[in-house]
Amino acid sequence: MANETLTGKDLLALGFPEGKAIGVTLKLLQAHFAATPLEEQLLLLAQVLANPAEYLAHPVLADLAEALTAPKAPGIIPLHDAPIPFTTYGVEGIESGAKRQMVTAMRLPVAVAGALMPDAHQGYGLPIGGVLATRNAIIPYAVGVDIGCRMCLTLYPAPATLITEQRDQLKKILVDNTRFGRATFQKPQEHAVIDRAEFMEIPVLRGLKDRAFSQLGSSGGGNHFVEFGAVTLSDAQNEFGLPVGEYLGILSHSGSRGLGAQIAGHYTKLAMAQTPLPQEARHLAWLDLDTEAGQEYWLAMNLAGDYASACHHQIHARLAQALALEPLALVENHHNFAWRELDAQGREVIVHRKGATPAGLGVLGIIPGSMTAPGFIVRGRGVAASVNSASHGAGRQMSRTQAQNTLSPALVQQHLQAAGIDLIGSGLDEAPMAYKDIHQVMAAQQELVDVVGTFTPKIVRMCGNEKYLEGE
DNA sequence: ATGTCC
Repeated sequence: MANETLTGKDLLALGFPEGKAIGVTLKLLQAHFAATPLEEQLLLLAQVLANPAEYLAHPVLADLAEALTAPKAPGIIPLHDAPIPFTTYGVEGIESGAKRQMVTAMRLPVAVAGALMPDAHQGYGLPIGGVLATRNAIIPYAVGVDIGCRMCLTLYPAPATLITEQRDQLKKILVDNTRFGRATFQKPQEHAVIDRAEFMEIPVLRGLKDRAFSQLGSSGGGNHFVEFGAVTLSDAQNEFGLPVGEYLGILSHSGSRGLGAQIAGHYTKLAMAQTPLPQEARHLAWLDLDTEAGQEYWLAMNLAGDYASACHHQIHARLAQALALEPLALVENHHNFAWRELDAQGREVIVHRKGATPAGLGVLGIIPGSMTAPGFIVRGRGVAASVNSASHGAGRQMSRTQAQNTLSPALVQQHLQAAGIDLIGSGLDEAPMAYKDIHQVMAAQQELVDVVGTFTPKIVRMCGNEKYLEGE
């Protein structure tokens, strides 16, 4: 009978450091211990881990012992031994990889505070759903690859029943006035953000301006969407001065397209060269804000954020014009970004939110659910333990691969039909059942935000074949 | 997330 094999995860659980030792061990186990019972393998590995120096001359285990005892390469900036304590919300629903990444982030010498949101999952460097405050340091991969990925919601002076009454017209309006992924508008609308001086003043941005213009007003791929839905305002004291009740709404989720991705890649490379870190923390490399590179990234990041905002505004403006309606209210927020904020002691810190909604006292934001579950208009309660943050959505419960392998178009179609949702585009990896229950996620963070209202999707457009889920 | 590999 074939022996079970240990995985990298098992080794991490045993206390192995991330990095070379794990790869060495997996190879070694396969070559020499394939027939050894698991318990014996674990016992042996624990012994080597406890006293690697004793195995440096061992005929089989020497490579592992060496990997475990190798002195840190010169110039590598050491992490603190103990992480700064941080609060995790909804800890029972969060995968171990995300927690481990957050612990590593809290060992950075520049870290001063942090928190993990209930929709967290593993990413590059900081987990998605990670919040990290630093002292005078900006970490490109703690902002994320899609700089300024954000939400925008507009409310209209029309009943939400308009959607069921004019479904086909609204579907056409959505298809005609949005572009996703590679598709862009033939004639983008002008916007002041394209004339910003940073495009000329920062060398790396010069080459990014033309494509930024060509992608203006478009949406991204993956989990990005534009949808018509029903807004239910439930808080009579809402900031919009609107009566409680139902409204027609448009909700969009998108980021800074190629512009932000290029900026993120460029400055992450610079950061990794300037602040080399141990293997498990290498993607958390930072730029000192007093350096030229740090200043440049800060300006470029803010430009990408404004660009992402401009794209959302154009999306909503096109749709509003097609509807021949003026919006009554607009709510928007970045959820991949960094801000200068004051900590509880009144000191200035750099707060990175990578898949986290700003939730300072009185700050409005949007936390989307899924295609078949409501999203929430929220008002932050300014809880210090969360570093003034909340989740940026429900979070995945299935990986993209897992969703592709276990779901079928027919199953998703059935689910959408039961919920009364029209879907244009998308792929199986974005199916609603690939996401956690938003109500559980909201319950895990009820102390962080108050609910002002909800947004229930009705007609959803995402990147992909327009005919998908229409009987093809 | 991303002219989905400079």
